[in-house]
Amino acid sequence: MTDTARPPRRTEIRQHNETLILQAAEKVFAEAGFGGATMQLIADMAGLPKANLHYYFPTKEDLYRRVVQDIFEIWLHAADSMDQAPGPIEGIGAYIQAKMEISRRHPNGSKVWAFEVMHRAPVIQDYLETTLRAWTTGRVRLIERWIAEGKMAPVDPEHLLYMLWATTQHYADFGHQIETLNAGPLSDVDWQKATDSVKTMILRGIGAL
Amino acid sequence: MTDTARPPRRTEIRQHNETLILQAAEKVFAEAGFGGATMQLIADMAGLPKANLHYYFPTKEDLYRRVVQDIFEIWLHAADSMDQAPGPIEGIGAYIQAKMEISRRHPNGSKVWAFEVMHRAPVIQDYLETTLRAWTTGRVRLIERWIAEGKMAPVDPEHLLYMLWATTQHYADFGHQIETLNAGPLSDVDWQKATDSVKTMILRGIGAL
DNA sequence: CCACAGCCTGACCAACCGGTCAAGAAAATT
DNA sequence: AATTTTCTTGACCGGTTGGTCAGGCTGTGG
Repeated sequence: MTDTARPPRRTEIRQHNETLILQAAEKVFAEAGFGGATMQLIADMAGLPKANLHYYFPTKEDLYRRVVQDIFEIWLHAADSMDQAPGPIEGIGAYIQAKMEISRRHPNGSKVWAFEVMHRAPVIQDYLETTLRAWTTGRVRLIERWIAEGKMAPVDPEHLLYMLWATTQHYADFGHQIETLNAGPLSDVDWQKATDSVKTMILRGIGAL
Repeated sequence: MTDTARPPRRTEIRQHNETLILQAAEKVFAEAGFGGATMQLIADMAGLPKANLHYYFPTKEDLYRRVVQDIFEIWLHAADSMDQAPGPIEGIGAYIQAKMEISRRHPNGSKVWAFEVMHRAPVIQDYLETTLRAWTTGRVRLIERWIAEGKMAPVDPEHLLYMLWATTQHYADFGHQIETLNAGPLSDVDWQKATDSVKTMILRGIGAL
């Protein structure tokens, strides 16, 4: 492209403030849910006047929608590693690794997703029915192929996926409970142990080890 | 005891109305979170005027607290089956069975618990630090004993517990997502398959099968 | 220099929220 | 039957919420 500082300064300001707002919104929505979150609190956390939020995101729902959509994108990319793997040990192992890292780095995103789904997905129902369903169907086929090739035990692919989602996301969604039982935040070593435990138990559970 | 209607007689009316309110509250809190729930909505769902709610439960927080506490009780009793089991196959198998049945029968309770924990447990933090921690320590010891007796592989007991909680509760908390992918509510057979899948994968995962 | 479009914001508003209260109806107790 | 306790409820209140808007600010193109 021929862009040496091409994009107008305007858009930079917009980009910057939108990012600022989205980061604050993710945190507030995660900690209070849609109903409990207030535009004022998000504005304070972003360091902007409330009216400014409504300049970039006309309504609270618009802002919330953007937060959920952004998270959904991250989820989807996490599975790329699973695709071009020779078998379940590498494929599912890498998927667990990726999802555990997301749970650690984007715990708020995971929580907003959980809130949204528990709320019966009023905002992203169409995504569930189209994108997520298509994604799921693809991975079910992949797992069925691995089973047919004798690379793992004949488990129900869908329930395996649910187990993968549940277990990895639990470390984000229920992080507070885990930290309380652990008497403090998880260290690097703790996260490594958690990831290894999950990998070992699940891979052995599907007969791949 | 010598109590023929001795203690502060809890009238039938009170009992009946409290139950009515608690059922409605559980549903509304689960679907909207604490912040999103309104006393008016709970009142409408219970078929009572709002002022009547405040007669039985002075504040919204009091009502919420009761809902969370009631759920906590159900959680705790679910593990009784685990205790007097000879080994992990019976003990953990029975625990999975019990928790899956709770997920099916009390999905809203599970969601309220999830909301509360994601919210950093402002209401039940003390329960986490006392009751839940004590409970967890006890089961960790039990699992360690089974490992020492060679009845299962040397997995990390805490991460096993997290996996059990995550996987079973996922069917309640993310029930909407599962139903969407399943193109409809889970039937008796579906639930049986889910329970069997979870049991098989986890028990094989810990080397008990 | 001007003009214009994008950006910013204090002040404001209607709607709604949790919670109160007084006055009465219904039960229970004597 | 009298009295005390429990239960019921419409009307009301102060505070907060999402959202609006007029007017000021700022950087860019001409």
